[in-house]
Parts: sequence; structure tokens; C-alpha cells
Amino acid sequence: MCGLGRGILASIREVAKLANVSPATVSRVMNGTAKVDADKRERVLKAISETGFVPNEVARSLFKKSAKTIGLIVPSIDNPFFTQLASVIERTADEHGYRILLCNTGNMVEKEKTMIQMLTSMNADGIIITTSNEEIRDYIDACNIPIVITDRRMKKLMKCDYVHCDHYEGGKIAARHLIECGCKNIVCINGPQDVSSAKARYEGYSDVCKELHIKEQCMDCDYDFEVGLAVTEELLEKYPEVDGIIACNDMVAISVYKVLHKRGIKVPEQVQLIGFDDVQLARLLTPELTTIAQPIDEIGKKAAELIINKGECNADKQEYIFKGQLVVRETTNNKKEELHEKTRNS
Amino acid sequence: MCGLGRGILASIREVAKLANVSPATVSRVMNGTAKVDADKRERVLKAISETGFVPNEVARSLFKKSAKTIGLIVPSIDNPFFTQLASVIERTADEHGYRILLCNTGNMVEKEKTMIQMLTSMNADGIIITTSNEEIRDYIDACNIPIVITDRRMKKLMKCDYVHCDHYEGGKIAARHLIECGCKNIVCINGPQDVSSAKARYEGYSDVCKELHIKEQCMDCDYDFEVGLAVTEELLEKYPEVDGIIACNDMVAISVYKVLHKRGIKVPEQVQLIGFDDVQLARLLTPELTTIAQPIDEIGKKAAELIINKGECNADKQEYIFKGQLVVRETTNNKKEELHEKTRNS
DNA sequence: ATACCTTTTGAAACCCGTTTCAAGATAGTT
DNA sequence: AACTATCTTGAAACGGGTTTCAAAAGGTAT
Repeated sequence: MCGLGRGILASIREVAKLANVSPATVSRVMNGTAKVDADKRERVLKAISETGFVPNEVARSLFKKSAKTIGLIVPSIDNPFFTQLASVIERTADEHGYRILLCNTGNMVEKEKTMIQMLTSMNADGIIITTSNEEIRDYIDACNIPIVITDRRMKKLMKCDYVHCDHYEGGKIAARHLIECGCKNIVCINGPQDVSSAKARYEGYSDVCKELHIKEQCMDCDYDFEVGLAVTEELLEKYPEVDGIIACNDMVAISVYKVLHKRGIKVPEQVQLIGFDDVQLARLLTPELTTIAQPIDEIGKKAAELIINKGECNADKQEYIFKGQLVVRETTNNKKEELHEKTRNS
Repeated sequence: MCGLGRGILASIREVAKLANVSPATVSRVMNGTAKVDADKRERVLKAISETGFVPNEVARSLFKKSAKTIGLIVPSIDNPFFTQLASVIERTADEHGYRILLCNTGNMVEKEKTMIQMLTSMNADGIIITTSNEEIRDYIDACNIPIVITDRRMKKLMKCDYVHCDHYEGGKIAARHLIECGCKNIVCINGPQDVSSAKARYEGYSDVCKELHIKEQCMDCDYDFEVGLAVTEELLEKYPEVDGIIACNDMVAISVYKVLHKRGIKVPEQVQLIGFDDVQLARLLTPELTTIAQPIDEIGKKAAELIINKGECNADKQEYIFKGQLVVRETTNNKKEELHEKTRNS
């Protein structure tokens, strides 16, 4: 039918021969880069459909120095936050005719370096990376494609764009919310402090404590479900009177909930709980999780667009900061929420 | 330091000039494709490190007709099953020096076609796709790279490998488990019946019903959380005496649980619930979800390896079928599980 | 020292779509 | 009719790493 027989194997020179024109003319017909005589155009179109010719993207990419590809480097695909980010980025990219090359570092710094080099050598049009590792500075400087750092921030800014949420403010909002909900004994479960977002969230919490002369109570944790379980057990040993927990992200908040539930501790009656990110999970859980939502869709879209529209204002690199938003659900005691519950149930 | 200054911009010809050898020799040093005089080798290595030369993957790919890339086409990245599959595939690929090009079809058939063409024209080394759409036959035939179809199956087998779970048997196991747990009034929430896996699961359930002379009770649903909520509401209208629900996947099982919970229906005391897949979610939920586990890691690994080792036995295409496994957790009443609970709590 | 074989090496072709550049063709002007 | 301006078109170069092939170099045997 549509000539798929030999299909993709045909080359532009074969098509040209069949249409009795030059390869240049075929190229012009395909890309509309110049006017072509109506007769010849027809012959070319016919030859293309007969052979099922699909131009080789690699050859095109070699010449154009653009693979119409965005490299996406994340610490962990399994983390639902990055999954959702990847999803938005893929959608945005696809809308603009770009593809996504997905790279998972598994939090290994060396991999970040080799992946940046690899993506550059593949003529990727840009890289979106989540890292706060200062060591990659040289690699970012060396590769001459636009780089966007998402979700995190370097101490010293590099020559790349930053797209992230105001995690410091998010930390403050979370702390204040628990206090407003009546918590007297808050414990903050921190994410890894070499990760800028985790550190900023902690600092937000910490500054609220200082402001209100509350004693800081923290636990160290990773962005990981299993670690979250263990840390929560420890937490309950160390702070048996806890009545409010700030978890470093939603995944860990779920760990916390599971441990509390197993021990028969009621949420939010006995302990209130707040997470970060507002990944889809947060709504699936029962009770639904109160959390500081990141505008993941906006972050991903912005990051992708910065690369796609790189021509626009590549002069000075910028920092785009989005606001996190408190989403009150069922793991904290909020008066408004209770009111809302009542109207819904009536 | 390591010559990242001009870095990646250098070409093999520049390196050759600097080392006073031919580009061919540089290539040979880099790839170890032939012996090179020790002197020259040293000069080349020095020139490479001075220029920070990284070979252009696109040029290499053009000649070799291999981009060391696997295309991954999934219906929806947001679906945790595919996320986990992507994660394993990425890991396996990375171990073998391959990259992943991630494509999301959003269940749009046309996109499958263009993405297969696109990946082929990018010299991808193979494609892993989840589809049961017979229309793509021509496209699969036309592209001369190995294709692996995961999770689903075509009515008429095409010339590609199949890697999937025995969904039919899974459906049977789920039905039998609920019956063994004492359910008298089971309703099966079916996934879209044009998707082979959903259909097979239904048929498994159906055959158990026939075998035991139980009346079939089904609802139509999609693999979607929101749709799941609505369908569950309908289900409770239509079958108020239901005491066991088979959900088409874990995500829908969670929808079901949420609706039951909101209505004050106790799980598993009043209604027992089983899902499919055993995505990470299933363990995060409270109560933890009983489900038919797919060996996602094995499926993904096998699929990736089939492409990476395509040289091995590309002669006749094969079908690799894995067994699903019942994982009893907290949404069904299993005696063994109760026993286990008791020992754990004592 | 000569003939012969093996190994190392570089020039050039190759992969294939795009673009440049100049020639050829058409249209328009005087 | 002669000439200029404009458009269409194909040959050839390009991008950059790889491989082929034949020449050059090194080594061995006679």
C-alpha cells in the first residue's frame, strides 16, 4: 500500500534516481526549503510514497548538529516526582517535535559526568538535569549546549538556567501549618542535606522555629520508602511525645504513616503529618496526604521550553522560581478542611 | 585540567593533526580495532587528553548503523507499571552501554506508527513497545530492527519477540483466590477489552466462573484512577451485595478502595479486593493490596536483553511467557495471612 | 643481499541528508 | 530582439568517525 515494502531502507539518492531529479531536489521537496517545479515535485512525492522513504535522522542530525532530542538526567526514575517530571517534559518535547533521552544516575556522580558528555556527543539540543553536585561545573562549561537544572540549585550559579520551587518557603509553610493546626511537638524528617532542595526545606523549618522560639527536632533520612520506615521507628523512640511530623517528601510521609498506623497511632488525631511535592500518590493514599505541592507541570514545561526556545534569550542565564502551595487534605487538622468535609458529606 | 576547555568541539582530524598521525590511527587507538605503534599511541592519547576529545556519537552511528539506543514506546508513562518497566529497561540497557529513547503514545495509535518510523530512522538498535494494535503490522515489517512487544500479545503473531505475563492464568488465580477466601458475590472490573492483557485476565476469571457454575458479574473500566472511582460507584449501585472485587490493575484497585472507604464499607471484612501487577503502590497503600504480581523486573530485563543480544538467535522470533504470582496482603481474608499477622503482632 | 611475508599506516571512500554555488532556464524590460 | 533580473536545479562539498585497500615498513628465511 504505502510502499512499506522496502520502506525505510531507501535513501534519498534512490528516491532521486527514481524521480529523475537530484538528491538536492528531493531534500527541497521534503523540507519545503525552496520552490520546486510542480512536475518534479509530483514525481518526487510519488517516488517517496512508492519507496516508503523516511529520511535518516542520523544523517540529518550530523549535518544540522541537532538531533531534536532533549537529554533528561534524573537521580532516580523510580521516584514518582521525577516520573511525573519526565512525563511533562516528554509531552512538551513531543509537542515541539523533540524526543527524550532518559538517563538515570542512581545518584552516582560519575554517571552525571559521562552522561553529559554522551548527550553532547549525540548532538542533543539540551540537557535537563537534577543535581546539586558542584563537581560537574567543568562538564557543563565544556559542553556547548543549553543546560537546565531542575528542582535544585548550585551554591555558585553556573552558566545554565535554573527551574525550581522555593523549597525554603515551602519548609516555612509546612512548619507554620502544623503550628496553626495546634502541634506542640513537631519533628522534621530531613532529606539528604547535600541535596539543595532538602537543605532549603530544613532551613525554612529551622527559621520558623527560631522565629517562634521553638526547639528544633530533626531526624536524618533519605528520599526512600524503606529508609523512611526505619527512621520513623527511631523517631518514635527518640521523641515519644511527637504530635506533628514534617516529612522530607511524600514518599517518606507514606513511610511515616505506615509505621504510625501499625502502632495504632491515629493520624491526624494523635500525630499530624505533612509531606512535600504532591505527587499523585498523595491523593491515592487513605487518608489523603496534606502536602506542599510543587507545580511539577509548570516546572517541567518551563525546563523543556527553555531548551526548545533556546534561541530566544540565550544571552544571560536565568533562575525561574515557582511557589510551592499548601494542599490541606486529611493528615492535618484544619478547620477549613473540616468545614469542607461536612458540606461534602451532607 | 583534563582539557575540557575547548572540549567536545574537537574532531578526530584535529586530534590526528596534533598527534601527527592520520584520523584512522586515532580511531584505531580509541577503539582498539588494530595494533598501533607504542610511540604513536602515546602521542594520540596525549592529544586526546589535551583536546578533551569526545568522539561524535552521531557520526559513528551514521556509519555503524547503530545508535546504541533502544526505543521504548509505552501507552502512558504515568502508569506506574510502565514506569517500573522503563526503570528496569533503562538499568539493563545502561549496563550494556545502551541508551533509552522514551516515547509516550498516550494510547494514540497513529503515534505508535510515527514513533516506530522515527526510531528506525534514528538508527535505534531495537524497539520495545507495549501495544496490541494489529494495525502496526506493516510498520513492524518495514523497519528492519528487532522489535519486542511487552505485556501484550497480537492475535496473529508478528515477526517480533513477545515478552509478557500469563494474564489469563492470572485472572484465574485472582478469581480462585477470592472464592477460596469465601466470596460469594464477586464482581470483575475489566480493563479495556481491546487490550490483550485486560481481555486475557477477564477470560481467566470467566472460565473459572464457568467451571464452578458461578454467574459472571462484570463492569467495564479503563486503566485509570478517575474512571475507576466512577465505575466503582456504579458497581455498588448495580451489585449492592458484592463481597469480592477483582480490579483490572492496582491503580483501579486503589480507586475501588477509596470509594469503599468513603462509604464506610470495610475491606476486607465486608468486601475483599484484589488487583493486578503489584506495582510499588500496592505496598504503600494502607491496607496493603492483595494482588497478582507481574515479574516486572524479569520482563523488562528480558525485553532489553533480546534487543541487546539480537545477534544470538534472530532467526525465529519467540514468545516468552512469565507466570504471575498471587501476593496475599491485607485486602483479602487469607487464613495463612491471619496466622502470620498473629505471630507478627505477638 | 635478495626474495618473501607480516604488520603498521594513511589516503580515500563510505554512511546519507543538507546546503552552497554556479550554471541553466524562465520571465520581464526596453 | 537583446539583455537583465529572477528563479529553478544539480554537482559537489560538508559533517565526523570508520573501514577498506594498497603502500610502506619491519622482519625472517634463504
